[in-house]
Amino acid sequence: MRLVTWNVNSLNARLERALEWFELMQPDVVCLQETKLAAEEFPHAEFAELGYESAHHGQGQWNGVAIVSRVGLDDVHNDFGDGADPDVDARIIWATCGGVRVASCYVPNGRSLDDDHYQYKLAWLDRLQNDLEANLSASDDICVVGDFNIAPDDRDVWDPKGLVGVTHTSQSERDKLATLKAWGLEDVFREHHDEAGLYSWWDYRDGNFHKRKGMRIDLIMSSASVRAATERVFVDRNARKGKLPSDHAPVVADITR
DNA sequence: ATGGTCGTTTGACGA
Repeated sequence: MRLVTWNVNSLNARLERALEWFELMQPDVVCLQETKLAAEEFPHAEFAELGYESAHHGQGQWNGVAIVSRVGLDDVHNDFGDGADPDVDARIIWATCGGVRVASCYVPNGRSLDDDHYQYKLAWLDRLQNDLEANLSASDDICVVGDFNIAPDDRDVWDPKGLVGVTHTSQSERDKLATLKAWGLEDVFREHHDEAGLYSWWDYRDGNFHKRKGMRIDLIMSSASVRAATERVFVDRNARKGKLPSDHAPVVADITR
């Protein structure tokens, strides 16, 4: 199974490139973030023409997450399952694909450490953690993937000395990833690559992509059984090149499932 | 040099 997470930064703006990428890379499960589409606007038919089912939790001009699969798409669930008030945004969708319980997540950005949105980000991650603990076992086949808006450690940012006390690198955010890890979900990319400077997002401004100024914030958090079955993980930088790219590149995992 | 670019949109705001 080839499983992918990709923040497309508007599926409307990216549909042609996304479909071309599907045909080229032949993924089995693709978790999309920032569709920026209302529920009824999702291009299910275009993906169906390529042989994929799709499920979308849409909002409108912001956010929006989806799972596109050609290995089954069962037990779809939008949002959190804790019975509390729905999230104010469309940021998480679950489905079972090829026997793996998959979540596509768009974790809040946080904006700045003194912004209310940062507290929302931390609370959102707590809610994800509670959902896992309530509804799943770490011994299950699980992939919680998406744009986490957190760089796990200093290898994952272009300027670790400059990017201190800001969102994406703060200790409180990294602690949430540590809690996920303690429960049983780990960043599978780091089981296959040790080096610094491998990123998944680059700001559009000032040619940052070409200057190799980015961050690795798109993560595949896998349970132990899936990690053991993962043969390779890579960032497809080619998808960040050329005309009208997303500011994120897809992260791809090949799993013997 | 305190901006720079895209996306949503048609005036800003979010990332």
